[in-house]
Amino acid sequence: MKVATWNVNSIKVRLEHVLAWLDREQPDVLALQEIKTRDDDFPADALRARGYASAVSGQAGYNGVALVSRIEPSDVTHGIGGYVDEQKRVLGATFGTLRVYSLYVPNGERPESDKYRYKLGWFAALRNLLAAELRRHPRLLLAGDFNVAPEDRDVYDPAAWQGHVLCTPEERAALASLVELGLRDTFRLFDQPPATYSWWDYRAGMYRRNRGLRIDLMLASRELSQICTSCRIDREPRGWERPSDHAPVVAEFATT
DNA sequence: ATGGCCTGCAACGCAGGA
Repeated sequence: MKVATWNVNSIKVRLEHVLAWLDREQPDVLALQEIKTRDDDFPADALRARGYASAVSGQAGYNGVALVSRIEPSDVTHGIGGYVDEQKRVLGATFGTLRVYSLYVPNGERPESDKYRYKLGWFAALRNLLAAELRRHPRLLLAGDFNVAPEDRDVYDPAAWQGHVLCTPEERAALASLVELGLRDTFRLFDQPPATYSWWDYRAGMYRRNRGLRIDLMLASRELSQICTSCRIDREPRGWERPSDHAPVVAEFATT
């Protein structure tokens, strides 16, 4: 089973990239973030023509997550249980024995901002949801844009980023609180090349100079991590014409 | 270089991203 996650920064603009990438990689499930469209405008028909079903939690203009899959999703859930949030950032679905979430963690803007407080509160609510989900689903996968670089080695210039949003100790602790539930960062289950990132700013030739951050993650429950056979970041689509600023992350699991 | 870009929405600049 091959599962991927990709923050596409508008599905409307990136549809051709997504279709080309699906044709080439043939994942069983692809979690999308920042689709930036309402449910009705999501290109479900174009994906269906490629053999993919869609579950969508959309919003006009901002945010929005989806799960596209070769098999039909079941038990689709929107949002974080009792946590009231107008922003569409969480979508869960079950594929056989696998429970998958597409997550778009808030950016946080600046550590002094209301958006930063929202980010930390959102993480706390997510943790509560996941504690319950892990009891129900031994094979749980969180696929998404976490908007946190877990460690300094996930940042091209840790000194420059110290204390900035995506790298603050509080954000890293919030991410660690998820990991402490019994989740593993699948990327780090394997030897990886140094300076591997998943996001590069559009400005200043950051991609060309490989000045990026690794903020797109796939976190797997203990049982699922034990059957994870690979995890990699496909940086190539970031070099395509008019790209998303994020690259897809792909993981494979020894299960059907 | 302290800089640099992109998207949607609604209009011709803004909010938001990371």
